[in-house]
Amino acid sequence: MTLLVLDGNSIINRAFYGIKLLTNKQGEYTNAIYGFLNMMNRFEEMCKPDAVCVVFDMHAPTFRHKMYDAYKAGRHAMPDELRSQMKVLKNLLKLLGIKIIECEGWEADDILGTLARVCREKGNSCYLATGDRDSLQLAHDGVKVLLARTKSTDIMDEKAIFDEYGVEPVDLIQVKALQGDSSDNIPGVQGIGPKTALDLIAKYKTVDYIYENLDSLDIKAGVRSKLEAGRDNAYLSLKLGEIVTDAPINTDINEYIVSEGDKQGAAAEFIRLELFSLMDKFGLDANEGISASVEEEIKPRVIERLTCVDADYLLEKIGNNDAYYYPDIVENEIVDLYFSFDDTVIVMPSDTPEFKYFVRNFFENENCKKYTYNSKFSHRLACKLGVECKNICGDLMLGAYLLKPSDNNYSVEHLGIEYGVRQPEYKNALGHGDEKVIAAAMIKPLFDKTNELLCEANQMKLLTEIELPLARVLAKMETEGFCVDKQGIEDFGKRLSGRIDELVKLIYDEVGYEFNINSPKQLGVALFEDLGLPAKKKTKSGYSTNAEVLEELRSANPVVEHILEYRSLTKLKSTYCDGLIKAVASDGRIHTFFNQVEARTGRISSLEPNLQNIPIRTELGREMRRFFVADEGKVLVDADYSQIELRVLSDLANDENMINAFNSGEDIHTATAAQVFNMPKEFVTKQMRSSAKAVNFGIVYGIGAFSLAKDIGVTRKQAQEYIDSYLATYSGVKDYMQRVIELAKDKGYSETLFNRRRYLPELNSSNHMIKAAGERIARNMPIQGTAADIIKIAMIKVDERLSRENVDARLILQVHDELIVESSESDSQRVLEILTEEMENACKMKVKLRADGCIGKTWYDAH
DNA sequence: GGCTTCACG
DNA sequence: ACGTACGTGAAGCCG
Repeated sequence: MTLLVLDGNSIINRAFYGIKLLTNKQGEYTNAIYGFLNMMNRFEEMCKPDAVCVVFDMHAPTFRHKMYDAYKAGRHAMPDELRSQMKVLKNLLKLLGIKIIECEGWEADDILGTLARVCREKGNSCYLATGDRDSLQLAHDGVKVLLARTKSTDIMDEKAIFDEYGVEPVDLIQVKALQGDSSDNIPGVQGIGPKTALDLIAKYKTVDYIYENLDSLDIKAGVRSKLEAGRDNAYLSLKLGEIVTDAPINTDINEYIVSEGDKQGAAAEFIRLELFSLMDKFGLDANEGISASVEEEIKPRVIERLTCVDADYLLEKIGNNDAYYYPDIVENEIVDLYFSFDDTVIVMPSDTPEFKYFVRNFFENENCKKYTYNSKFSHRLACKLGVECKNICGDLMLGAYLLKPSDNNYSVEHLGIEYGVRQPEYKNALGHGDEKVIAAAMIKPLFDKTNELLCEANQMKLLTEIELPLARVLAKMETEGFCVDKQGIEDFGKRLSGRIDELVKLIYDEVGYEFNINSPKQLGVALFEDLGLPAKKKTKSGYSTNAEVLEELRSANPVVEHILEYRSLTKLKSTYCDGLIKAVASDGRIHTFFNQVEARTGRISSLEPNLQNIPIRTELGREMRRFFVADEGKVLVDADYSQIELRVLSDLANDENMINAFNSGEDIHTATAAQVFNMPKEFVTKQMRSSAKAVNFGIVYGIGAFSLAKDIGVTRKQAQEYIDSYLATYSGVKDYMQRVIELAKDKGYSETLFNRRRYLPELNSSNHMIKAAGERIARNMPIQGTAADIIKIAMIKVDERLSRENVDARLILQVHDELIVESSESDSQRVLEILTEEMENACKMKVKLRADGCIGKTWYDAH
């Protein structure tokens, strides 16, 4: 038999400090529970135990001489965020059928030791899972320690321990007697550290032997005198350091065989905690938990699946009623539509001849209100068929995103768990359920829940007036695509390759051998070991070799310059040349995909490929934009907002000073410099303007003096003076920044002008760093988010104007504060007017919005 | 799959 | 005492 014993306090501490704070909707912390159970799972996989138990200490750390890792690291009490999770975890373990051992007056270590001893005596094998190296002394025969490190878990047996320390596990007690352990209040011998202690024990085995033969042993005089002075402490430490093995606990291994537990209770608890991913791992069914936690609905709904064989029948059945449907998507295209009715789901397959006929009639029927999931795909299909998908009134995915923008799984299955909607019962002829049928049947009940919550949160307008119409605009943009000069990119790539080859040769030559320059690890060794350059920064896994570090070493060795150039060229080659060529469709255009539910601030993101990060900051990179072109006979009309985030800030903060600066058309950075440095703007130098610009940026991001100092190359003190002086100038901003954090703490979220929310449990963290990060997010989100809202509105209005005025022009790309329209040459002037006008009038605020536009044949020329 | 680096706003 | 600005996506390395 195999027994797995977990050192509960040690493992939950590792979990708590190793995983960022997580909460459920009620704000209960869950990260330690999540981490603990995942680790427990991993341990079970590693040792396949027949029985499992978890040992906890019984007292608060302040009463004990030894405790958790966190305590050892110098923290004093268990933070509340962790304390609250202890009870919940213990209860959950019980529900999972796992026994807990707590024993008044005995430490977890003692209980571990006792179980280890009994297993050894009875010939059972035993794994002790802990993050604490103290337990290593127990490894012996069938007893092994699973040592949980931050990255991995190591199995420590006698051999592994001997390899690492050079002594047998039990000898670690002797080592500790000499070395001591301040966190354990084990004094050890004053002046003897880990190195000396290990050496001594490796040679002489025991403290006894050392003291009995102290005079005759080959020991340095200094060490010998320390040993002499510390004799009593050494023997005292020997006693303190040995783990007891006779705690009064049940040592029958059969007692700890994992029982059935309370599956329903456990499932309900996982759902309450929103730890859905763990349910699978513990073999729990989501439905079990829901029926236990939501009392309503005792009988499962039963669904029948029908395949549509007559399009007219289905059209008639839908008629002008509200339609709820779920699209099945394969490779970014709708394949089948699943229509849900009371107790049937009717499937309209795309591979039947009537499909297009059906879709045209269904989509174009504006009397029929449509409720669906991921409506952008419906609009894409409509574009493809040259029709419009009219009267979409709900999109479950978009609604769920507004309710919980920090989530990263909006699948119907997850939403069902999240909002307590039970899956209906359904089996097809093959005997297994069809998740699309189930999803379709769940759409309506899910809408009932999410719509109610959206109304409560005052977010219905945001959904119906911004996100829903935007989905249609995005679908059109994706369908349209951006024309590229594929040949041009290929030629550019070849030019880059030529230079890259030269650089590789140079670098190998300068370093003295060949290696993989793309490997930060190998590069680090080459630079900082073989060439002996000074290593400035470290990362988790070695030397940092990023551009900032290399930049400082530029003058130290010519190879650095070559590596920097190599880096920038290979980036251009692989990400942009190779990457973009792969993405050119058969129509010669690149059709990016916009993700409307990713960014937690409300921005949209672009992927496969990402067209929102095409180079511009360096001249060579900017060349890429020459290959983004307008089709024959067309031009690109491009406009971008001027300082939209700062303008938004001045409005949100109602800062008269800043608003006036903007409204009088001044250059904001120069105006800021003039005010901060207290001089007429004619006297503002380039340097001063650039510093002011950095401060303006910093303010938007939630500035710290350290980072600002680094960014503009002044002392930290000086940076702090800039900030203080800035906040004195723009006192409205100062007040606002304080207010917005208070408000976010109060409500639990930060929000934009258009009621977009971002929940911020971090604000209640006891970890200063996490809390500070939360405060920066609280300050930044309303600014970045409101700007995102505004450009979304502009996109909808621009799209509408372009249709209404019947110009030959279409929106093709958005890059956060920039919109690109492809237009016929003849309409381009009118289009430019429309574009800038709609962008500037997207939102009435105290401050005027400004958009600068330009026309060109390529993106390079138009921006 | 996590980490590092680097491209953009 | 510790680490250091907000938001993204892609490529390549490595365990």
